[in-house]
Amino acid sequence: MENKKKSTIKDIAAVLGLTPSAVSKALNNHPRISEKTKIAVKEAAIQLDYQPNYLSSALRKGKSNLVGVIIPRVNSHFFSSVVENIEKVLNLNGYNIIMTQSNELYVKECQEIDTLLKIQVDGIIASMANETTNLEYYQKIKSKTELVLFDRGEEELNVDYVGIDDYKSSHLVVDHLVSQNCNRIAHIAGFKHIRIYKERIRGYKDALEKWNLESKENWIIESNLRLEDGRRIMQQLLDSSERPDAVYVAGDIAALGALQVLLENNIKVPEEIALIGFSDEPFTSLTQPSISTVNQHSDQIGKLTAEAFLERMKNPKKKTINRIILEPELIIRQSSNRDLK
Amino acid sequence: MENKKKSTIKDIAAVLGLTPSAVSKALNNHPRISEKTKIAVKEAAIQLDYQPNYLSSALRKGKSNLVGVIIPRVNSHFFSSVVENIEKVLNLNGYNIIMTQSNELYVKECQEIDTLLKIQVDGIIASMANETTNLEYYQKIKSKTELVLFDRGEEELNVDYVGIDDYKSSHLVVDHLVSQNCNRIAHIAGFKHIRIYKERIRGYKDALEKWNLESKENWIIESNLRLEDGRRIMQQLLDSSERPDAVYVAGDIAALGALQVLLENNIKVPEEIALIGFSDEPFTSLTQPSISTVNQHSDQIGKLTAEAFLERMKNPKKKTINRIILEPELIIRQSSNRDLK
DNA sequence: TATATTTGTTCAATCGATTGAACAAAAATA
DNA sequence: TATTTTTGTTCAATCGATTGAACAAATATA
Repeated sequence: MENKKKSTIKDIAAVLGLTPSAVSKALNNHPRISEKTKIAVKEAAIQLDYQPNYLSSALRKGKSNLVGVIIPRVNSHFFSSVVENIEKVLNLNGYNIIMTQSNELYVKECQEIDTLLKIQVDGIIASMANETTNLEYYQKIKSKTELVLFDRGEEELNVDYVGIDDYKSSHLVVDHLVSQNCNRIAHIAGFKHIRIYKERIRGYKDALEKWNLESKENWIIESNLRLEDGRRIMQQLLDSSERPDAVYVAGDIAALGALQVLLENNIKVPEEIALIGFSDEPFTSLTQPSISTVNQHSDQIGKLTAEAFLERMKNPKKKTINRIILEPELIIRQSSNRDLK
Repeated sequence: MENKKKSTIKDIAAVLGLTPSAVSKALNNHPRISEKTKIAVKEAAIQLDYQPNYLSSALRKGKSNLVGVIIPRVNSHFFSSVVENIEKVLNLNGYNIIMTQSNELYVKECQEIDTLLKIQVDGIIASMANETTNLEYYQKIKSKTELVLFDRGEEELNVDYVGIDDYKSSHLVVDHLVSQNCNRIAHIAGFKHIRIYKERIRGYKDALEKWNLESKENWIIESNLRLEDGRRIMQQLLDSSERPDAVYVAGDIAALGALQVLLENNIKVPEEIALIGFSDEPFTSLTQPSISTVNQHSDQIGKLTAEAFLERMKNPKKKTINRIILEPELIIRQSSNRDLK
C-alpha cells in the first residue's frame, strides 16, 4: 500500500472554512444548506478525492446498506444467475451484496449466517442448503434482521418467498412424457424434507394418477442430486426387473449423470428411455442428445426476490407475507422428443 | 424482524456496576483487568447474548477484517475452488471475505473495486478480467489498501502473486502431443495482452521449435475462450486447407466447444485430431471422450494466495514482492491418448 | 513508617459522519 | 421601525467500542 491518507469531511471543512456538520449536510443535500455552499463542498470533495467513510456512517445511521446473500452453490447457472439479478436490482437502490455459499452444508450455512449477522447486514436473502432441516439459525436471522427466501424455502419460517410452482412443473413434465407415449415413468427426486422436492414428488404422483398410470414407490428415488447420484440411481433403474421408459430427474446435474449411464449402456434416448431434467442449466442444451428440462426463470426470481426485499426494508413492520410463485416452463429437447426422430 | 435490541458493552457494564471501558478491556483480555472481572464480564456477555458491534470496532481500530475477493467468474470450478480455499485460510485468521465477480467485464470490475474500497476492506485479492488492459483501477487499489493477485495478474503492478508456470504448461502439452505422433499442432489461445495467455503462447512456440515443428501464425488463434469461441475456431480450423492433427486449447470450456464440433464432423478424437484443454474443470472427465487438460492446483493456489495475503498484512511496509509459481500437471485423458486405442 | 511499585478501574478522547436544536443574519410582513 | 419568518450555519450529542492517561487502592520495598 502506498501511503495516501483518505480525506474526511473535516478536511473539506477546513479547506472551505466551514464546520464538518455543514459539509455533511451539503453532501446529503440538506434543504437548509445554500446551493452555493453545496456546489463548493461537492467540488472540494472531488478535489480532495473524498470518499465517505462507510463504517462511520453505517454506525451512526444504524444501517450498513449491505445485504447478505446465501446460496447453496455458486457453481450453478441457476444460482449465479439469480444472484446476478438480485445484485443488479439492489445496486440500483444503493445496496451492496455479500455473496456466500453454503456448499449445501448445514454447518457452513450456520457459519455464514453468523458472519453476516456480525457484519450487521441490513438483511439476508437466502436459498437453503440441501442438508438443512433444523431451522434454528433461520429463526435467529429473523430475530435480528430481515429475511427473504427464494427457491429453497420453508413455509413454516413465514417469510417472503419467491419461487416457481414445483407441483405444476411435475405436471408439465409428466403430461409431456405421456404425450410421447411413455407410461412407465420413474422419478429421480431430491430429498423429501425439502419443500420444493416434496412438491415435485407430489406433482409427479398426482399427474401419474391423473393419467391412470401406476405410481410405484421404488420408482421414486430420493438423493442429493449430484452427478454421481444420477449415475448410481440410473444404473439401479436399468438393473431392476422392470425398466422404466422415461425418467424425470429433479436436477440437471443428476440428469447428466443419468444420461451418461444410458449412453454407456447403449440405450437409445429418447426412443427406449426418455429423460427430463430440471433447472435449464446451460449444459443441457450442449449434450448429445440435448436434455429436456424445466426453466425456473432465474432472472425473474432474482429480480422479484430483490424487489420483495426492498419492499420489506421499506416496511419492516408489515405483517403480511409475500409469496410469489412463478409459472414453470417446460423446455422440450431431444432427450424426450420422440416426434423428432 | 422480531423486535430484539442488541445488547452493548454499556448493558454489560450496567449489570455489573462497571464502566464500559472496563468491560471492553475485559473482553479483549487486557492485562490490567483482574481475572475475576474478566470471568464475570464474559459470563454476563453470554447471558445478555452480547455481540460486539463490528462497525464501531472497525471504525475505531481502522480495520474491518474484511477481505474483498474479485474473480472473473464464479461459475467455474477453478475460481470457485480457489475462493473456497482462500476463505478457509482467512477465516481461521479472523478475516471474512466478500466475494464478487467481474463477469470478465472491465466496467463491472471497476464497479466492484469501488464498492470494496468503499466498504473499507482491509485488502483485496483478485484475478483480473479478460477484458482488463487498463491497470488504473488496480493502481487505485494499491494506493488505498493491500493487493494480492492470483492466476491472472500483471507483473508491472508489482504485487504479490500466486500462479502456475504457464510457459512450462505449454511444454508439457506439446511434449505429450509429440509423443503421440502429432506434428501439426494448433493452439486456440487466450488474448495475448493477458500475461498467462501470452506465456502459454510463448511456451507453445518454443516447444514447437524445440521439436523442429513448424509454428504457423494462423494456427494460433486468440479468443475469449468461451464455448462458442471454441466451436467457431475449431470449425475454422477444420475448414482450412491444412488441418492440424492436434489442438491445444487454453481453456476447458472452449475445448468442450471444440470437441463438440469435432464430434459433429465425425472426426475421430484422438486418432485424427487430438485435443487438450486447460484447467481441469470437472466436466473434462465426463465428456465422451474425456478431455486431457492441465491441472492448475486451484486448492494450492487458494491456500498460498491467502497466506501471501496474511503475510502482507503482517508486514505492509515490506518492499520485497512475493511471486509464487506452482508446477503445472498434465492430466492425460482419452482425447489425446492414442496409446489407449 | 515512608516511599515505590503493582494492580484494577475510571476518565476522556477518539474513529468519521449524522442530526436535532440553537443561533444569528437576512428577508418578509405588519 | 418593530416583529415575524426564512435561511444558512454552527453546536453538541450520538452511534459503540477502544485506548492511553490518570487515579486510587493494595501491595511491596527501603
